[in-house]
Amino acid sequence: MVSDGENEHGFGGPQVCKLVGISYRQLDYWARTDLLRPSLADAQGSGTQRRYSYRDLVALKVIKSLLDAGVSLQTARKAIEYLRTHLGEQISSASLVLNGTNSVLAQTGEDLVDLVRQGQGVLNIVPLGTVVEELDARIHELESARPARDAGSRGGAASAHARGG
Amino acid sequence: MVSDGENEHGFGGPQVCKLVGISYRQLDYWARTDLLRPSLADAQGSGTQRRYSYRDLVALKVIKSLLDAGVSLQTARKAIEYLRTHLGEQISSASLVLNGTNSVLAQTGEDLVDLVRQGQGVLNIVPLGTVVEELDARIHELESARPARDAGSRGGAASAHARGG
DNA sequence: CCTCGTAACTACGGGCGTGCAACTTCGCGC
DNA sequence: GCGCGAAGTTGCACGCCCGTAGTTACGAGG
Repeated sequence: MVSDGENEHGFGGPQVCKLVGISYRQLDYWARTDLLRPSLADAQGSGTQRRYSYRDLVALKVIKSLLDAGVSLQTARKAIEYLRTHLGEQISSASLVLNGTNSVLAQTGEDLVDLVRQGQGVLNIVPLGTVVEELDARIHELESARPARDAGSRGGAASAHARGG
Repeated sequence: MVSDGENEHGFGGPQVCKLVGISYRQLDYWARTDLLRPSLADAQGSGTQRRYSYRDLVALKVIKSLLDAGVSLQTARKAIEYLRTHLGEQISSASLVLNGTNSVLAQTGEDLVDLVRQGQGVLNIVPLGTVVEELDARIHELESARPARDAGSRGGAASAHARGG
């Protein structure tokens, strides 16, 4: 057992599944097919472990949201590719907008409305704030469900959220 | 040959493919799997023909748009199910909005903006006006490319459009 | 009746997972 | 230090969905 070290060393595979709401095989599949690899530590064989960063979680959750909305994995792939290069920006208030071929981050509600008004073709809109909120809620949920063994060293969910936006 | 009777007797299979921009196999598959059957005349065996109405074309084009935007066929299925029961309403100015589980027709730009503002979860937005426009343009295109043999009996694209919205 | 245009049937392939069993590694008690 | 069990990863076989290719069957019209 590795003590569920979710703060200092990221999140482990099975943990991530509960957090994001996907099956382990799915997470595995995504890692194997390069959709999203754990950025802290990739698996190196049977006995090793994957370690996902908080940002990975956000990306993962975005993918999951896309899937739930009926978007194909291939499209999600492109979206995440874009998102990964733009993580670190003001995210909580922004929305990720896909038009099928391109991706854009709409930083303000105004931007978003503009996009919608001129909208040619189909738009897929992902409100990142909501995604991050749900993720953090889930993290707290699972964290408090466990007798926090290291009450001092935390800073996972809440501070991570601050980091995001 | 049935003289391409696209007005009085609807549109034939291969015709439809060119009009909406999909392969015949795809159209065939969609018909077989009940995604969208021709409403004027379904095939009755090898020797017969399918006949699609203008409305079918609109629905088909919506599906195609959804697919191009990366939406899964299953989701498109639900969307079309909804749309078919609501065709006949003011369409050209409306947008079809999917949130993954439900579908809504946003009749005005205002409605749409509202939806986007409160948007929880991912939204897929299909501007029907654009879809209809493109479809009509394509119809005219293909119609004028042929030496209109019955210049008097037309009224397919333009009047059909009027019918739609 | 014969040909042409369509629809139908039978593989076949790729994408996206799922389930199971095997394997590797870790950490613990001894 | 060592065996052991738990946790996590991996390989492989399998299944479903979404088509595609090619071939065959069929009906309508000349």
